[in-house]
Amino acid sequence: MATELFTFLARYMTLTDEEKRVIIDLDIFHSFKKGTILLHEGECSEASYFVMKGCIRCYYMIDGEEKTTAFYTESESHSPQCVITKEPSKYVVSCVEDSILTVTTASMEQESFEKFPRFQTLCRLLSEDLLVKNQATLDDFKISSPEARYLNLLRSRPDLVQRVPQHQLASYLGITPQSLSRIRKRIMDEEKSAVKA
Amino acid sequence: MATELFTFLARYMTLTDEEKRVIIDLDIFHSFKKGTILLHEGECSEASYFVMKGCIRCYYMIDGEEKTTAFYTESESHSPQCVITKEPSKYVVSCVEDSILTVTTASMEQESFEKFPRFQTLCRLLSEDLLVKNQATLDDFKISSPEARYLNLLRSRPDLVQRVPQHQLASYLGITPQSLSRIRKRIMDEEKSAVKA
DNA sequence: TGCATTTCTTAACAAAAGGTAACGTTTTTG
DNA sequence: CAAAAACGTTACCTTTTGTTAAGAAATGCA
Repeated sequence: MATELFTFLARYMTLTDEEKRVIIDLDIFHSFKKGTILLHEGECSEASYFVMKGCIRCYYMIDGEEKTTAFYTESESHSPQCVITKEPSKYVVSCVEDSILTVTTASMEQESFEKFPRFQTLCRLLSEDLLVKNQATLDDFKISSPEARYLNLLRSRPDLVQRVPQHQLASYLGITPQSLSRIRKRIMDEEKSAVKA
Repeated sequence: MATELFTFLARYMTLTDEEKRVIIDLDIFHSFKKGTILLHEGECSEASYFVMKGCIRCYYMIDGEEKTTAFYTESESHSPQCVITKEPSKYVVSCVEDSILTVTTASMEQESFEKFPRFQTLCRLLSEDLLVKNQATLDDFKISSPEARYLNLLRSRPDLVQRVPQHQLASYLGITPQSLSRIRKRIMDEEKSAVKA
């Protein structure tokens, strides 16, 4: 069951069987139905998530509209802002699909650091990696047009374009659903002309 | 001399005099002239930076144009992508002003972790914090218009708008210098009307 | 100081994105 | 199963941004 998690962690360090056992014994694997809200706006939860299977989404409610800013799918993890800052969450986290997630808290982390100091190294490496990825995404956002960002997403996360509603993808790309629809049409038309020529 | 650094680190943990001494003995404080390039495109440096005084900038060279994506000023730090990924850097890091920086390498970090395990906790906390800040910046980018982003920057980093060339600020905001110029004019005009009314 | 470069602004036009609304389709759900 | 809600696309018009170009202002350097 925990294969996805241990394969992921192996990117950073090889865990002993004992260490794996400690993780499994934490009883952190949980199933959630599509639409389940994991974190409400204003809530100050302690839970962080790792996606074993499924997809979770972060969105802000702005003037009654959902503004989606992040998706996490298989082998991706997310520590909500409020877990780090201890302030009420500005955004909502919900399940886009039926999902199996690991749910961990800061205190569980702390305990595991004391039992196995290497876990802290693991967390540091993971955190540094996520920061670099996030920075690269932000950079890309600044230097690319909406169309370029969509094309880039098609290359880098083709599954996402399939499994997620278009209007959620749109705000994830920083545009309106109508704009995304136009961009898709534009690309299709250009492909058609390209094939002809 | 190291006051700025220790004030910053105190946000995360109180260091003992001995620990501070270890840091000072690393001899990590260096001065750089305005325009100095700290990291070239394609280079695979090991150095991370903390700004004691001055300002450094990250930019990509795209079609012969500089696309600025980040500024770091007093008490901000930056680990270039290449330090984490060990791959050639896709961007340049240079000094916008004469600057005093701390320059540290992964191996220096490693050594300090061994002498003082608490340093690793410090780095983990710092990294988690940076990730949350970066995520918030990215979210804000997705849900805000260029004008809203500029107004937001005026509030959150008013110094930056003063000390940095407009055309560098523009790409930092994800727009062209001409667009930024128009936005500034628009805001000025609106302020004038507001005062009249 | 004076010349060259860089920087900032403005203008005019083209391209793209936002807002509003309508319409057909799909998905939920009672 | 049928009504309701949600979703994706298209159209029209407005607003904003990109592009190209030019000129004024500031800056750097010899």
